[in-house]
Amino acid sequence: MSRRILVTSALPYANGHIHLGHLVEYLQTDMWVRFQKLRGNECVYICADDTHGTAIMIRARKENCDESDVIARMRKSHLSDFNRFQIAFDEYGSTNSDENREICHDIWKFARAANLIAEKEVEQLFDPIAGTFLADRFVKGTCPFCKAEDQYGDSCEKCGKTYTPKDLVNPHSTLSGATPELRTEKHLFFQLEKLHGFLNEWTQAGTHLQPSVAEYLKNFFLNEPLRDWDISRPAPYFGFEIPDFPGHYWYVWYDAPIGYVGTTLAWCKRTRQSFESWWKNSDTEIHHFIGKDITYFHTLFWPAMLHTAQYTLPSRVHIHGFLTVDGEKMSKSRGTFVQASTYLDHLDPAYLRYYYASKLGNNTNDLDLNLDEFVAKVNSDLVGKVVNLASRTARFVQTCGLSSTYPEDGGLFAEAAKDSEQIANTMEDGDFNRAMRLVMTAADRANLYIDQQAPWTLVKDPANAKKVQDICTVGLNLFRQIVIYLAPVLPELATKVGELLGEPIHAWEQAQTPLIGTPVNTFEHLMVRVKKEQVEAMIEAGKEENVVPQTSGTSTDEAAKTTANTVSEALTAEPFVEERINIDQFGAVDLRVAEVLRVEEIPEARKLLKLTLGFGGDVQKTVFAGIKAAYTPERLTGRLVLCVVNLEPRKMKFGTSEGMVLCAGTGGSDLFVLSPDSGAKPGQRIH
RNA sequence: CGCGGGAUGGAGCAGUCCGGUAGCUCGCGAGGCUCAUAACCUCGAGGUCAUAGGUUCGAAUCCUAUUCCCGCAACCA
Repeated sequence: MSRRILVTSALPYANGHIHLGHLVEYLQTDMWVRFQKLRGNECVYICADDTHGTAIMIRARKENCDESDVIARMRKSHLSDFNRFQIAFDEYGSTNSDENREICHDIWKFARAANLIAEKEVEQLFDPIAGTFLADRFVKGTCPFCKAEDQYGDSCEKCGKTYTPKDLVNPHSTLSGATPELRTEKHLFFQLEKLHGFLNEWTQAGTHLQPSVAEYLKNFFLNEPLRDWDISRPAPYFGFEIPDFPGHYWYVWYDAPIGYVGTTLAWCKRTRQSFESWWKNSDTEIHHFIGKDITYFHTLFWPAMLHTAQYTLPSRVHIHGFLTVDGEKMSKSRGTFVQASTYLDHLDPAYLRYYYASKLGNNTNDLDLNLDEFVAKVNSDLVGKVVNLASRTARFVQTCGLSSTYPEDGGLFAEAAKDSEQIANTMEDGDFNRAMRLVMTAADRANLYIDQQAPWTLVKDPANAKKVQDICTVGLNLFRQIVIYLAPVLPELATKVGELLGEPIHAWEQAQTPLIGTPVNTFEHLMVRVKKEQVEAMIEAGKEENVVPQTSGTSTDEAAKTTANTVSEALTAEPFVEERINIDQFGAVDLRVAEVLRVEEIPEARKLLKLTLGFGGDVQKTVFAGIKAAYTPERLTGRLVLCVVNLEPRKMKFGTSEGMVLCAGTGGSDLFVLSPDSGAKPGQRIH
């Protein structure tokens, strides 16, 4: 019985390029969709660019063009990346489309009718120069709690406290530098609490969500009244204007998930399908693939909106973790923040498709791209095991083709045919790692068979011709089964093998019947080994592509120059601060030469050393410096260092720190204490 | 006590729900083969399953406590 399945991936934002992290999601979804199609299900894969919001508006302004130009450019880039990674959408739309507007209006009608929309006044910071309201991340200022400077509008990176932008001391707009004004505006709110009962049931019952996700929602959101969701933004805003609230626009997160529906509508129009049969039909399964960061929107607001507007609810929301590279967060300065196009400049997309598949499970764990393992896995599994099967047999049957009846093989083909359902089940569940392991076990059996039969020995005697043909017929059929099972992951390999053996691979069931009596085309390498150097080259390129001129005054020539030497690394990690200060502000910082009198180790402290600094005479200060990893007490004692002496004293776990010792470096063990030239005296001020 | 995930031979992971001889891939050592892209096959070394208690005939698995890592905390997948 064929199922009707609609699948989506989260919509990439039209303000950035696709990178390896995004691909965890798109590749996983694509493999799942291809699997469903191979199984004979009616399956459609929907995605779109997410185009609305402040960020796009700001970018268009900066580049002095229209939002539609930004969107069009990014769309082209996204489509190219997806295409080259063999991610095959049935429809790739845009949230900025007529169809999406239509659905937004439709769902809105229901929300209004259900009396779920409330109007409230909201205080928000307004940039009078840029003429726009400021989202939290566009405001910076001094943390109201710990007085750390240059913190974002929502939380302090230094002390970790959260607050609202209007709490900031000395706030300024990152757009224009202007001091924001506090303005009051009307906003519309979606009263989610009114659907609390429905959401309790929907999230906790059935298999809509992975158990850990359901648990998370229960403990974190559903155990208290659900907050109202602010879904409007006053002009100027790039998005759809709210029909019954002129001058206000839907917040980007309202129309983004609706993009799934709007894009389906566009696809239905193009292919003359019935829209109702996809989004107003309980027989249709809807599967969303998303990252864990947007769980909240897809498991609470989105079902609430669909429920209200009487659309089909998702059958399942598949939530995955993030990508780490060599165990750490992707990092621009380390070069591990690799864009899709950079990867493709150096490596075959099949490698990444397989590698991700071999690591993906039905869980929200982060997936680690271990670069050494990547090389080892691709080479030993794909080249050494799978492709090698064809490589070591095809040549022997180049002229005679496959045997006309399927030979005795000791039950090997039947065994792999029987694996079909188990592999299919693991793929259905999204446990691609298990599926890959099962497939590799089948490849091991096939390699062992060829080893034992040793056709290369038999072939020396022409009397064994038939026997050799039979052995290779078995070998190639076992190989073909494996490639069928791998087809969702490696579509290009499946196509090539279809051509090699004269029959296209198009259905999962083909693994049940051996190919016999067909000619075998000239064998060519189906996949080449990956070299460590290629991966290294990609990482190097990743470092360079992220060196961008940080200040508008930097000419491209200068930027290019700095990429050539090591200075760029430091500058990439920490670009020049754009904001200028005047001489008075600099003068406010009291820098002094100090002598390190004593250094005490604090055994319990992980990072801190306790320094006692002398400024001449009896004047001393105690400073806790986070340099334990880089310096031993012996190396510091007696040295002259530079110290900020008028810094607000800071209470720390082991005492109060009364100043700060100046260091260069990125932290940890990469730290270098600064010293004055010889002749300087403790207590001297630095100008 | 904010929430969640994790800790298993050198590396990455499975096994944990439903206790019963500790498994896979890579790497390492020895041998075999020479058809194959330094590929393939066989054998071997290497783990007190984070720690401490408890339940049990029996615990990686169940219970309790502790330690350490990582992610998230509501417009970065």
